[in-house]
Amino acid sequence: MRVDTLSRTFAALADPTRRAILSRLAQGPATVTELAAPHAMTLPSVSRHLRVLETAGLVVKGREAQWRPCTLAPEPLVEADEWMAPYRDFFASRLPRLAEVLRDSSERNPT
Amino acid sequence: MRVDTLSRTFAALADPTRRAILSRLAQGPATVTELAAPHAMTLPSVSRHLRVLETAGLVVKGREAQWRPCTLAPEPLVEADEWMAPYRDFFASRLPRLAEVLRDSSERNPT
DNA sequence: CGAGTAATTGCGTAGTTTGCTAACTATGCA
DNA sequence: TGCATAGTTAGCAAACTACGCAATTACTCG
Repeated sequence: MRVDTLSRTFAALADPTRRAILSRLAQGPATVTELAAPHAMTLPSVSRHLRVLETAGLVVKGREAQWRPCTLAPEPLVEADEWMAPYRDFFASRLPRLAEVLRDSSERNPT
Repeated sequence: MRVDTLSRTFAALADPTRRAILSRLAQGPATVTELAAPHAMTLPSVSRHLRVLETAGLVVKGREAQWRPCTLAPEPLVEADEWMAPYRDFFASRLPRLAEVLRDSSERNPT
């Protein structure tokens, strides 16, 4: 079983349904049923996806009567973003050169 | 089986060994054996991790005699970064407010 | 209490991932 | 040709993942 936060975060993001849930939650809290609605999937399945997100710390579930309003939690995404930052710099410095290479090669071998 | 690029990218990132390989490659190309050295794992296992990274498009393997010099490939990480960007904005605008909420709640319910 | 809504849990199935060892391919060099 | 190095493939077991259906919990309201 994976223990470190970063691995759990990325694993949680490695699913289209879960990413869709997160982007929905970025617009505000929602209940499980609301989150499930757009997906061609049973409620239990969505509930489990939510549990993965919750375990990863990406979602926090509240309790209001029989509803569990879900909220987006920033920390793990911030951490993932921080992990990516050095690569962003890396690309920023190399991308112009890459563009140059692509331009040169397209001159020799036009698309 | 997952098909979309983003899912494959995040799945590839969801492993400490693979992330370590990427950060090593950010400093320049390396052979499979060189990449395997720091890890308490057999060479075949590392080779498989590399295949995951290659399938995700994060690593490109060359061919020089009996060596396969591996290079970091930017595109999938750029795409992952682009997926994250809106959340980055989201947090930037909400983090101060979140801090405020946390401060208020700690006044009512001190830790 | 009983009916209805919201959500989770149990269980079975199918497929994937990860690690190992052993065997194999490919290349270089004497 | 024969040996050493670099790396992959095959085969296996254990663990994990994703899904559906059925049952269960938790709560509201009449």
